Amino acid sequence: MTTVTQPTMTPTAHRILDTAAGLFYEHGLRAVGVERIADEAETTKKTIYDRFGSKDGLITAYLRQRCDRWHDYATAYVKEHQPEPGPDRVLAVLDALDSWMAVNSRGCGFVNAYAELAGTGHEGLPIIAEEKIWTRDHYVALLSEMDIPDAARRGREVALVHEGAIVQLTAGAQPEAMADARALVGRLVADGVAARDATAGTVG
Amino acid sequence: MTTVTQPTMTPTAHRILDTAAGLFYEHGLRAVGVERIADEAETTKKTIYDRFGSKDGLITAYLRQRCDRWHDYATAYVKEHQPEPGPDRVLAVLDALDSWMAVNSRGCGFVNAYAELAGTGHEGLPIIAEEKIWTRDHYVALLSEMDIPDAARRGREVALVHEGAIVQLTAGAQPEAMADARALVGRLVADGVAARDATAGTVG
DNA sequence: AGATAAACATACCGGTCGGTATACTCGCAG
DNA sequence: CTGCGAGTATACCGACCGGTATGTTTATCT
Repeated sequence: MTTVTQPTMTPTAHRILDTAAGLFYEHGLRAVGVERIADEAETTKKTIYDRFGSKDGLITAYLRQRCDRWHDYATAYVKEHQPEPGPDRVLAVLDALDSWMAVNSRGCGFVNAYAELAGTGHEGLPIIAEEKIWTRDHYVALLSEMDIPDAARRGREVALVHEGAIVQLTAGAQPEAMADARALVGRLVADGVAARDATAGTVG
Repeated sequence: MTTVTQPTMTPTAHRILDTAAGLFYEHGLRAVGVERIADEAETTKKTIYDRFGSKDGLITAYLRQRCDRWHDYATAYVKEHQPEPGPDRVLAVLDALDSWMAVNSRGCGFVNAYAELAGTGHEGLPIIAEEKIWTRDHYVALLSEMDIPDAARRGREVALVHEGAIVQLTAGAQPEAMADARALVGRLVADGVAARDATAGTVG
């Protein structure tokens, strides 16, 4: 289930990555030096460069790990809280996001990383896009399994609301953003269900 | 109309701020040093520190300027393209955003700045929130002037889509995000109009 | 003419950056 | 017992960081 970031991750490498992940997310990529990571991970710069090659390599590993973590978290949350297809399953993703944000109060780590990496040819940039695409396609899949018409478009619309909620919740300092998003997505899904049933009625 | 950033902005100070604004937006806050700003603005570090006090002061001035710029741009765009209240006036804000993004391809400068400033007690943080609140309230105002019920909630929902579109367009590498957002907002406004007319019919 | 502010030029400060080099210890598998 | 991978410790590199100091030139306004 959990994707392994490196074929061989030594215990210290794990500790380094976890420490770096926390610091990168909390303070930003450029704000955190390699020496600080070494100190807080209780290791040395030498070991970091032996394991990850460069600071950019460590940043890439951080993004990879965070990407996998969010996918695993969202998938597990939906499976646990809404095992069956239906409108509530879509909303469960927003609930997963809500509880995720409670522990990740600095917003979307990928958007934040994009702010510092865009324009450079950094290896981590495709991972950022990958995460956005995964979340979008996840919504599309949850709508498709309900046989809702135009699931692709509707899924993209839900993803827009999803991303907007994170921005408004953090940079926008708007605590009700999550509730607004949930209400709006609830209506969007209901519209999709209505469209499906209307079509079924026409056909049958 | 245009808010002056400083009571007295010397010509060189203007040049410094414009140069810094371009560099900060394009490469990030920490990625750009004061010396580079001085070089590209064809001035000296001394003059920068004389005019802005510190790099943080310059960053704050940048955010203030960008905030005012976006407000002026959006307001002027709506006034020019949709002088009268109505559904198209709300969509005109998204059109303004669309043309704004064509020249600002690195996403929302405030979200990007938030990525680097959050957690610090930086003076610029309130300006970031201010911009998000302004855009949200702008939508609320455009809906209110149409006498649409629940304009506050609907305006917040439109703002969610607005912010989501920027993220999907840039970090998400999804070119159709703007069109999706426009279509969705068009339906949200239409729903509002329908709710207004339904209520009017009930009352009248 | 004198005063003032703005900008220029340059050198310097302590500190940190990413990254490298050298040399050592430890545990384990052949 | 030997070789090796992993990790430690520390010193070092050049480059750059934000910020300061000193002094000069230029233009404007009384």
